[in-house]
Amino acid sequence: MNNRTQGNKSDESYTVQSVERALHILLAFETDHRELSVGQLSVLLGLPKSTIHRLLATLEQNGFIEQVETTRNYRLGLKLRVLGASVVASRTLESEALPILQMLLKQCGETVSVSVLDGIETMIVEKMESLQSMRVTSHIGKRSQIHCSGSGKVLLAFQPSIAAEQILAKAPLTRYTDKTITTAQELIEQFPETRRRGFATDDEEIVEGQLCISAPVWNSEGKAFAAITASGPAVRIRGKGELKIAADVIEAADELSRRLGWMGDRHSYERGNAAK
Amino acid sequence: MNNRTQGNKSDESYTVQSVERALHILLAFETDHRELSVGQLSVLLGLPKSTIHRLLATLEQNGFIEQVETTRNYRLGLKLRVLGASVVASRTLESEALPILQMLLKQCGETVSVSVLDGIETMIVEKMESLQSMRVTSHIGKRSQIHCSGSGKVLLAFQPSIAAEQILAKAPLTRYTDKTITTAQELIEQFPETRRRGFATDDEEIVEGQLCISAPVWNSEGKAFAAITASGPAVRIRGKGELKIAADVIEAADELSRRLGWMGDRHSYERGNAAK
DNA sequence: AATAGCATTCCATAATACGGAACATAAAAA
DNA sequence: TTTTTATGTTCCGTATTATGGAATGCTATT
Repeated sequence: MNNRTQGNKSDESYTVQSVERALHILLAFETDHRELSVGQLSVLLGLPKSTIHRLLATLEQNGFIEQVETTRNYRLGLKLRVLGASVVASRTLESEALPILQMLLKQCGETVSVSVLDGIETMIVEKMESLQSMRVTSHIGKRSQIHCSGSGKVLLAFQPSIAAEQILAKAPLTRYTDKTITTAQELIEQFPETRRRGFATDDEEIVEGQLCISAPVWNSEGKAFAAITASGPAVRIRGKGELKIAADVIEAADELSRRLGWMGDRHSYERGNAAK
Repeated sequence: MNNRTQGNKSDESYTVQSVERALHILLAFETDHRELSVGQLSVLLGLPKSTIHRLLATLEQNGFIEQVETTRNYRLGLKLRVLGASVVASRTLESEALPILQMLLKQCGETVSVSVLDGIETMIVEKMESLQSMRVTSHIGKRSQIHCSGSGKVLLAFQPSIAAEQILAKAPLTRYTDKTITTAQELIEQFPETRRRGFATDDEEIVEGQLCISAPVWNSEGKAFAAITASGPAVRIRGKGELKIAADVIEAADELSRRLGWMGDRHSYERGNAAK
């Protein structure tokens, strides 16, 4: 009945039945997070009530489940809240960034990096370089100005507008190319569009012929606190399709965010601000 | 070996061994939340490596644990983050308040209630009345002014100071007794002391001879969004010891907060503000 | 008082989890 | 490089342990 498919890496047979069942009980509360009775769980998992009850007792003794006095139903226990917080505490941008950059580099073939906002500049905290001979090079610790880099523009666009304006007021809006945007007004005008698209570009605004695409990374509280950027020769990126690469960068940023404990979706920023 | 003590209500023998072990693995990450190896877990739980490994595989397949590629160690998985959020989502002030009030009433013997801030007033959302003939009566939906009620004063003291001042500016500081505080200045001066003690009182400020003691209830994000109050005749409360009852009220408020997903401690408010 | 719908407990059975030992793999030492 | 060591992973025969049907208790409803 339970024959294993050999050579299969994700071996689905190497599990402990009772533990598997106990975990499925917990997961039953995930979708539909209200109280559930022994009987409901019994139907849901297709197991006899006695089995469900025994597993619930074990989960309850360890704080993973608790019984509601009044209804005699069960619900998720506080231990899960604590462990959920531990998940967030144990993950940092540094610990999660590299595998994501690896994936993104494989997808887009350009130099990719993760930066954070630091004062009135952004700073690269992790990077992986393109393998192509013509490429953008970079290094950890490299700083970029906020008005002309993809990372700076996307991070500003997703800050509370007061904070963004305060930062912009202090930043010297140096001109590097004829495409550099040098007025706060014009930068601010682009924010809504950046938020709508979910990414910002540095379209030859620092170096002629160099195009960068940046998307925000969210922490567990929903704040945009970092950015992922793909940087390359403008001609090559336009050849592959700017929007295609932007989609890849956004996907990587979202995945990194999720691994850091973010539980929103791409539109939660605007909803969060509309709610307040 | 595993003989059950009969008639024992918290029956420690009615559990599933393998599930118990799997949960202990998860709990091992709680205290010491870093990565752990199979070997470390084996020592920690006193179980053979093969057993640990089998349980880890089961936990991993369900997203409760994940293996870190680079180190081959294990750490808590993202499913726990999701379930932790479900815990918070499934609990409301209304669902948790009553059992806490029951406990508190039993301890202090006075009328107890839970209120929330609503505009420039507080409103009772749940209550239990003292069983004594001389008692304070109350009802769900009852509103109190913010400058003279324990709930109002404690909630203001634990709001961000800008918000507190804005509310106070709108509130009419009506005089009810000669003890009523009728200037914003004087109220604001008491805030630091209220925060230090962790409770506020209405010491005959609305009705002569009536004393109320209120402590803040924290939500999962650490915001004081509700208050628990014990109200009774001033003479009786002073007889029992105002500080003793205050300690009971604070304990009840903290327990309610924890059941709503709060993970701070009594001093986290001040630290949180100092940090920013 | 009777009934229905639950959660809870019991217990004989064999299915399932167990753990020692072998194996694989990767890192450290010679 | 080769050897050693440490650690993660898999195997497999055994009997411990989980299983689920049936019996029991408990509440709430009729």
